[in-house]
Amino acid sequence: MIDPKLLDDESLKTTLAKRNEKYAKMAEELSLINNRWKLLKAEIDNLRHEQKSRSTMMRTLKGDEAASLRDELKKLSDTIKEKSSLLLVIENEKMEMALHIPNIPYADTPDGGEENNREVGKWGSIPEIENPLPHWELGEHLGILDFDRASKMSGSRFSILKGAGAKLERALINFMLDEHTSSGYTEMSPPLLVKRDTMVGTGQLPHLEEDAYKTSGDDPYFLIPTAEVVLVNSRRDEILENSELPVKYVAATTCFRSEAGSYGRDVRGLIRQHQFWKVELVKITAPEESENELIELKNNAEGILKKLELPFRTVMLAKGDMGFAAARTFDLEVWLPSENTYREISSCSNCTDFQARRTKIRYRPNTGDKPQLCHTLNGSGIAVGRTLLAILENFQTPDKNVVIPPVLRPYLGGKAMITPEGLK
RNA sequence: GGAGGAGUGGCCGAGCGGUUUAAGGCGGCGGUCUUGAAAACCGUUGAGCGAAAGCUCCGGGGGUUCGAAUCCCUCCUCCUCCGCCA
Repeated sequence: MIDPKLLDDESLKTTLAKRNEKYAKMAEELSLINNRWKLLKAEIDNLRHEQKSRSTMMRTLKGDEAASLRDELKKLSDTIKEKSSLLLVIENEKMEMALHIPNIPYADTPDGGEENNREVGKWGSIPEIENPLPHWELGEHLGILDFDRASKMSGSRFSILKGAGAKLERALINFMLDEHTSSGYTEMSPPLLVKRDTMVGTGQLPHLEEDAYKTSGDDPYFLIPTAEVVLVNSRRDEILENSELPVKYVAATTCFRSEAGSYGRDVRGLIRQHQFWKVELVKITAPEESENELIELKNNAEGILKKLELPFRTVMLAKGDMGFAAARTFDLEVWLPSENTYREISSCSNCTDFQARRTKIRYRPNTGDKPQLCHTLNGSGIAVGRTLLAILENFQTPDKNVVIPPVLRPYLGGKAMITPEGLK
């Protein structure tokens, strides 16, 4: 949620328009609604004041006097009720509008859409592989990936990892968690099913309703699309001690996404699944620290790719390509030989106070100070399924085996190679 | 799934229709005393909206009433017992 106090700021509207024209209009409307709300609120406050001060007199009055005052106060009370219900309508309208406006991007993020994303870093050398196999062919050849049997049970966009494939996934999760906990992140194992307000808190709802899975019934559970949802919301409605900042969490969880609107895209292989493992990093920081913390978080994510010896590049997203809650985002894109291009494997964002305002996560800069909103950051550290497929493709050998990156070998009983016969 | 009990400020806890403008304690902060500290004593001590006056907030929502922390309905959360269960 954006700061309602900034609603009349022209530069805010200009920046929002760079995401999409419609958001500037929404901000304009919200500002009008907000002013209507303030006026009515003040009016009701005054009426209530009158009601309070006069109703204390009721205690001492008797007989006719009491009866006539009661009649008067009854009218006052009815007026207040009437106006309050109108205020409630406006308030809901205001909330509904506010929840649909995205965060304000930092001014130094590139203008435009995806095509204007700015490359800010590049690492590793692209492997020279003759006729690289796509990971699904390689995986099926090695007997570690099975899409057919998965779709028999669950339909498209599901997979079974088998034997060395399943072990490799587990090794990756453990490796990433070990790396991040040694960088000072606290490991968490959170719920994967959450209530609606939790999804609203981090900004997945209401605008991405159709991409979320939920259980049936009047009070459904939502399946988390990312651990960011739970890691951030876990501190909802809290006032943190300054000494506790920055809060740094890491969790490996399954993530669930319906991928509505991406029909026909990445239908083959592990790239876009309805269910996937992701190691997620979340930070809660003081406002003035968030930009530096974002760089560090991005470096933590990059560290995983470097240790795994996977070539990648880093891009700063343009305003039109950023997620709803983000004010700045770095995407890490790993090299995929079969596609001869870089593909997203991590997205690291500074959400500034956008999620903190929705979730009321605050801190006290010094003892006695007023609480202030924190900044929240999140980033994949990193997507496990995509890492697995990147390893298969980048480390494939001419005889269709896969070399295991050295850093993972301790997690795989010291084995160095995946072959059709298993780990060797 | 069945039967009970409970949710009040940072924490504990009183209040059960109108001096609650939420007692009291603990903790925190400031002070007196002290070489310093402890103890003792005194003072102070939440959040949101608003330019201010003021208004709102006793788990959430709704209702009764001139007036609700207090009465009623409903939902949520936690606890205890029984049943079932990885």
